Amino acid sequence: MSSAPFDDPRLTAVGLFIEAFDGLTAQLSTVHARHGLSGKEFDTLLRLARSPGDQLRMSDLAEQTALSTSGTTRVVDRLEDRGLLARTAAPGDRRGAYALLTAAGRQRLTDDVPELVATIEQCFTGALLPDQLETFLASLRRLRDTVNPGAATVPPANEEAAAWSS
Amino acid sequence: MSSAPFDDPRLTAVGLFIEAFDGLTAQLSTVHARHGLSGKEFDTLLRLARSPGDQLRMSDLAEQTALSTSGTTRVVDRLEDRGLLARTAAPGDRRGAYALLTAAGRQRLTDDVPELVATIEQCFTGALLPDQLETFLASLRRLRDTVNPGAATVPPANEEAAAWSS
DNA sequence: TAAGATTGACTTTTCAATCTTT
DNA sequence: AAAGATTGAAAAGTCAATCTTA
Repeated sequence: MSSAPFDDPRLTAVGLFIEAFDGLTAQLSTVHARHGLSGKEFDTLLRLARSPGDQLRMSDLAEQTALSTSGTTRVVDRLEDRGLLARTAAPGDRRGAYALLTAAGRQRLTDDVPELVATIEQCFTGALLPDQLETFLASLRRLRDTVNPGAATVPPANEEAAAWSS
Repeated sequence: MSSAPFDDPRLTAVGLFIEAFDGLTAQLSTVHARHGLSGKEFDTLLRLARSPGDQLRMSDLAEQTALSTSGTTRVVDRLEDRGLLARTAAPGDRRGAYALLTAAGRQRLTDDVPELVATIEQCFTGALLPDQLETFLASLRRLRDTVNPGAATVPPANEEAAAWSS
């Protein structure tokens, strides 16, 4: 006999989101583990690889990886110790530091990515029909924009809400 | 000049999933924090409230919360110290232990849930149109079932895959 | 004084080892 | 020996305080 407020479908919806996400990241972690990386470490290296000059300022890296600035310092410490990235000085501002992907770091990504993409295809993108996937990604984009502090304001989902907020 | 394999759309899809999820859980965490709970602690208490007799075996709790068994021991330790749940002996098997929701634990949920549901509505369920939401949840269910080790086998997403696996 | 980054202390989680009961 | 749970040691992350440069 569970009481009503604890069975609210919106709680169940969040629970589903969590289960799907945790399950996916658990699968992806096993791939990263084979290459000696955690998910955050991989994400850090990938962000660098996708940035101009293979580098990113520490504070930008923190924002992109959803880590605190001190958390970023620590991830970068570990990766620098292993030679997968290097710290360089920011030109024109001696306070700043950049993290720069090394050749070894790029190689690590090159080794990891093919297996990772195959796993993503199995567990995620290939588990939905192409149309379903596009719709799903569109909803994710909307949620991300709704939920991210810095994001531009997102228009309401329906006319009622539009009327209220006008 | 970013190289092709690192721009694979499947990597981007996962990145989007991560950003949306991290953003949502960050919002929900601020609600829980107002009630002195973490997300995992809330989840633990809610699972108990939704279980017959307001209790669950430690190992079942571990599975439901996606924590290791030792992680579960520790969360239950903290919540027991605060009087929000109690450990009880498993009848007929002296190895086992149950976690049982206390009145104080139930009250804590009762205080937290209304604010939480309001936030979920703002950031998640209310940010999508009803149809979009239903479709989104259906995809999440499919992903969860695909990705969860124990889940029943999920049929392939399309005919090609069906032909290959037959 | 503020911005950018790091450090110290602490919390939360996991892994491997252990203890008890079956 | 295996199942259920806990414990010690260590990893990874956060917050608040600090250091350096602007």
